[in-house]
Amino acid sequence: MIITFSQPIDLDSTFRCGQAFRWKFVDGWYYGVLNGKLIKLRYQSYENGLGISKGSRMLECKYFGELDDVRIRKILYEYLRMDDDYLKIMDNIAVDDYIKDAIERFPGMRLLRQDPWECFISYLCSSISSIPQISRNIEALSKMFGCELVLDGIRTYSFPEAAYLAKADEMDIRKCGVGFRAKNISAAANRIVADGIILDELREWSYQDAKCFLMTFQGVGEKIADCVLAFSLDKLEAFPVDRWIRRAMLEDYEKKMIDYVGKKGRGSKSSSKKYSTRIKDQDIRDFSAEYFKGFAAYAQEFLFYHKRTCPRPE
DNA sequence: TCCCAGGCGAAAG
DNA sequence: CTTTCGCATGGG
Repeated sequence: MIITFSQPIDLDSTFRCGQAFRWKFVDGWYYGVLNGKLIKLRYQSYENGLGISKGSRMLECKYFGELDDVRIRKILYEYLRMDDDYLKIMDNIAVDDYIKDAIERFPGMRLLRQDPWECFISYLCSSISSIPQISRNIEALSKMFGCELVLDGIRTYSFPEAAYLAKADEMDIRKCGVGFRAKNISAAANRIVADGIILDELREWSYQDAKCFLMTFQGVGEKIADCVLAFSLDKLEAFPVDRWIRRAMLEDYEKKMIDYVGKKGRGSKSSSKKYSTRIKDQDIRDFSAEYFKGFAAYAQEFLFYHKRTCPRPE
């Protein structure tokens, strides 16, 4: 089926920028799992077979199961955040040449509205790991504890519900290559089940309340909480600060951040010493939420992928 | 063999 | 309050 959206969508950057870990590119199609079903996507190809129109707003898609076109479109619409006014958000965050470069490099890159539970576990696996390793971890957990899914000869597995991970042996979770993070995964699954926690309900909470709640889980600090909030819980003011983003912000925004911190008057208590120009992660988060006008999550995605794929230091 | 990777939390200064 | 260190695993 063909689905047409009224807003820009670039599949390559959206699926490869590092926010989601399970999209696989095979023979011109992106395969992924949405709502527990396997789906494949590509740009609408022309009848003459002369190729695929990258940047098109028309997607060709095939979904496993008997859902009608309207329902499938709704699933994609929500996942791709087509309810956001993309161009308005780009206007709001394109406030200087650095981020303008990033935006112009990846036109149509969307923030995704992922499943909070899978997103939560994915980023629980992220601490001092690597993106390929996180992908392998999530794939292994799905293969061991999820359900088999097949579409047009491609086989994968759904991400296991909390109940399945809760009753799993921690040693089996460890066999998925997650290392010391296994006990955090197991503890999170058990608590989610025991307390009947529905992570989707955090969408109705304030950013700060939801963040504090997420950080009560073992292994979840500021950064991982912000990732879950930005990539699955609609908190666009979240600005996950990892080592890449910290480096990027210090390289490109140091002066503005120092001005911001100074104006906020944080460095002036017991200030007999000369002003410490040490920028803290919290300063980066606060600055970005304000500077990018509440759309820091989008800005983070562009700056992160831009920095990761453009190692040229000036 | 050594170093690093989307951090976190406990311990020490 | 800030800095330091261990943590499992796998790839380069």
